[in-house]
Amino acid sequence: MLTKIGDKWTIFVVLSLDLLGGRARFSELERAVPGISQRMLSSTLKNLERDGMVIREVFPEVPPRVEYEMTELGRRLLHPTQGLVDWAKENWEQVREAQSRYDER
Amino acid sequence: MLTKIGDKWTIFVVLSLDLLGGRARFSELERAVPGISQRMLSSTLKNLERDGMVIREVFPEVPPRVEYEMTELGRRLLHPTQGLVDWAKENWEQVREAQSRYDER
DNA sequence: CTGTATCCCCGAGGATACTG
DNA sequence: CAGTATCCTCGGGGATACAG
Repeated sequence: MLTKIGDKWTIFVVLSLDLLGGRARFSELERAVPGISQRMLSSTLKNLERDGMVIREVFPEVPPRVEYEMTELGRRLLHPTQGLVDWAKENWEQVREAQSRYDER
Repeated sequence: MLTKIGDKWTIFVVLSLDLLGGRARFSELERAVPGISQRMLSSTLKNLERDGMVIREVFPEVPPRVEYEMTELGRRLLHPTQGLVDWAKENWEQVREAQSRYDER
């Protein structure tokens, strides 16, 4: 469970989707999450959809358009996730210093 | 950074160490974290020590005794981590249901 | 545009045995 | 007791090409 959140991209996708207003199409997310591949974005979204965190909506147009929208359940994940991000921001520097000290020995 | 927390064991070790009063020896942690191997406990603790989250203290006795103590920095990680655990507890059921619905199609 | 299919590599991590 | 050393497997995930 926590392992799912801990995979490489889920947190970034969730946060990006939120930043984009809770709703975005595939290509927007692709641009919003630097470094993610189509393969991993697709896979991550599929998992989020399966877990009920995101709803996938297909518009039968040409060219195709697909939008992803966060559900209430997904939005609830935002707070603990943001807590983690904040923690990282606030303590990153101290961690780096600890690592430097450790590595010098 | 978040990737480190996201690895398989860090969260469990941190939470267990807290449950054990913020200080415990290797074998206590081994028992407190079901399923972890010596190899992974050792490696996880080494990373936590390097990051300044934990202090390793060796007692020159026979048989050897080593104790690990959470630092203030480590303790600060507890809150966001606990937030994640709480989230999981509260929403686990809904996620399972969403998965069932998804898998039926 | 929104994916899927393939191929491939690397490292996380399990099992087991050994050591100071 | 508290690890380290070795071996080995498995799957996450990158790169690239292709498809509807």
